[in-house]
Amino acid sequence: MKMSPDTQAFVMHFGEMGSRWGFNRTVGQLLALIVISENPLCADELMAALSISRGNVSMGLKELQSWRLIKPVHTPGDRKEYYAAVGDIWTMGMRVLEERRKREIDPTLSLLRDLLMESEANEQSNYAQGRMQEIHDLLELVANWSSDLQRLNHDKLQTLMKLGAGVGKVLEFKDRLLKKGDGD
Amino acid sequence: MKMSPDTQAFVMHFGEMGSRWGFNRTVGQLLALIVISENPLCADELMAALSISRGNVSMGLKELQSWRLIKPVHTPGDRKEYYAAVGDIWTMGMRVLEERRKREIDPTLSLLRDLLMESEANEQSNYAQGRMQEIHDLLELVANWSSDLQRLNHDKLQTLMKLGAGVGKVLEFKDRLLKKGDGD
DNA sequence: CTAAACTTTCAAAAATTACTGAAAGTTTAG
DNA sequence: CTAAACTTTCAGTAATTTTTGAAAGTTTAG
Repeated sequence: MKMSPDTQAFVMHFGEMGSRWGFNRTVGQLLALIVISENPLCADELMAALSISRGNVSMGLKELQSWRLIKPVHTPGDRKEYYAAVGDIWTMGMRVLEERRKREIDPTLSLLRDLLMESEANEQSNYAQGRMQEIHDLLELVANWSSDLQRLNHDKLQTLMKLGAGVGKVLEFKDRLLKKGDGD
Repeated sequence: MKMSPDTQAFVMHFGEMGSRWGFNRTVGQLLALIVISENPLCADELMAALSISRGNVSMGLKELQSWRLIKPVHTPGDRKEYYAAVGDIWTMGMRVLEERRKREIDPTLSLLRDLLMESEANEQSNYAQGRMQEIHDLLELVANWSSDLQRLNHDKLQTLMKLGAGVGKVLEFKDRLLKKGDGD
């Protein structure tokens, strides 16, 4: 499989960015190549295109499946497994958001909950405690908010995002109406 | 400086999470310790508390300053530099969001813009191009949205986040009113 | 200015993470 | 069932990242 210069640039860039996005170079390249390809790709093709070993392809594909970004596609009459992106770009973005929440926020939230729980029993209140509480509350807010957004349908979320800071206006609106006692 | 068991646990956890958050173990630990401390800390104290070398402290502090998460605090009559968190937790969260956007989204956005620009000239339109365009559009939307949110004041943003999926309702509201020709 | 007190730099070493490739495992056609 | 076709695992090796510590640099008190 020959990559066009643009595809090549795209794949290499994803490799370089990989580590910033929470995976390694190979995983980034695999993802780029699978996302950009119209047809599902098998291990042999990925191996050749990226000049990496069979084992590395296997591990990378496993990792991408754990992120729920690719899926195996079985073609009858062919023993090979082929892999394709799990859906459109929007869906993949949502999956990345969700997985990163699980990996980057949830563990810390869990630790802070534990630390704050036991210290509450101890009745000792100091500066550090207060800070931990603040961090806990912010992370909880962010985690819940991102779950909430994930439940919103694509169109609505897109509208919301396009609205940008304009959402401030809409909120004032809501407040004004609520004050008039018109809660819904 | 002796750390309480809770502080110890907190600092160690930030060390472990560090790499998932875009920096390394030492930087995570330094951040945790500085954030949790009521008073600014100097290199000697950090060195002793974390059992790391002077050079490592220096590099870690530089990194945290590049993230705009800590600031040097100069005490008259003392040659040492002391370091403190740059503000409250909310402010720090915003800074992390902003820096991560710069490091994780902007470079890809820039590459995609270039690739799409030149390919537009070439007039060749294929599947890969379309995908790149989709990724570009999503990243642009996210980048602009996060800039927008950053400009919102704390209270408003907090209200918005607490509203969570309920924001959907508010949007419908807006739509209904706009349809009636009541644009503001 | 000088020298003490402190910080930064950076080459070398240590630690960690990623990759290879051969062996083991799995699946399916016949 | 057997064997071919394919995938996964994992111990060893390679590559990368992090850390150290000594030398160079900077700042300020006197």
